[in-house]
Amino acid sequence: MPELPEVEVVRAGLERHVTGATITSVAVLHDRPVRRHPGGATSFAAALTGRKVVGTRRRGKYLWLPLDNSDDAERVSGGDSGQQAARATPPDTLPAGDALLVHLGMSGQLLVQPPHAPAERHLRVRIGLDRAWELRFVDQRMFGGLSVSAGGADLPPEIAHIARDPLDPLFDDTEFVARLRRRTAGVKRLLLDQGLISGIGNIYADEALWRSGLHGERPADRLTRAQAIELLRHVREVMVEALDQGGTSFDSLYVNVNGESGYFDRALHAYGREDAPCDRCGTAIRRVAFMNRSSYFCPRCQPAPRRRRVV
DNA sequence: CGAGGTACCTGAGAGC
DNA sequence: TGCTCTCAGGTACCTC
Repeated sequence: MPELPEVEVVRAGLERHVTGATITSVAVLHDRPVRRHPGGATSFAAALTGRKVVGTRRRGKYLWLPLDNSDDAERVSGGDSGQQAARATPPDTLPAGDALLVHLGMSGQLLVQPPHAPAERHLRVRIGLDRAWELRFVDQRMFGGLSVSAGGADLPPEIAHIARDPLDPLFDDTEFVARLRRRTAGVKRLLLDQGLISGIGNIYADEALWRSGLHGERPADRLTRAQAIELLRHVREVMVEALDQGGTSFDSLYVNVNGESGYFDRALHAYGREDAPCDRCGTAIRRVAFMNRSSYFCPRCQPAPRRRRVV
């Protein structure tokens, strides 16, 4: 389940192995992963073929590969008439470059493989490159997906609503703390709100809350400023630790997001530890249902909030 | 606008 | 053995 650190490890791997490569072929083996691309698989393949990958970018759990603006390639538009839109663009306003936008969802992987390597069980999209390897999108559950974003090189408009992530140098701590403390929802729900802060998933939310001694259902507007700042600090701490562990196992061509990333080896204090003793106080970790998933917490270190008084 | 709920999707594993 | 059920969860979309 890739969260920010895993996606960043993938981005770094792609930066090394894919930047500068030209896409020579695209094979979409399942429609669902390209469902967000207007025009579907055929349009997706046409929009990519012949384009050159000129970089790698990430915001939260999204990553995108800016493409060159080669005139040979079919220009992408927001709608279904790409060529007309391209010609309608005034010549003095060169459109921002397009980008291949990627979300790994729950089980997505981007692999760099030799073309002759056997197909993975859940191989969905193959992207041939003018290299000794190709890019593969493998995704069992297909919550993830790929699309070509028109003019999305700098920031794809499809993800304009996604907030900056806490490792972004332009992330505004003060603004985040203020916005968080204006909300009445439980603090875990808000950590998972990608429009408020991006990159955090269920696992890192639980870990950051455990480190902060905060229960996930604590209303955000009941946090002190100091508590909110401390929570943000712990979010960053958990992510950086994960990044440090994941970053070392990616020397090979194999760019992975599950297993080898060190993700599951990492010492987790709360997530997945139901009934195990809390590493701080020894109390049994509890699991409760939350938003169609699970929350893990120490009932002693992270006491449940009292019910808000009905006014 | 915010809060909170649900559909989407597949396969592993449990229980019978 | 084979069936059914539950669970994993990020995001878009829905209602209130």
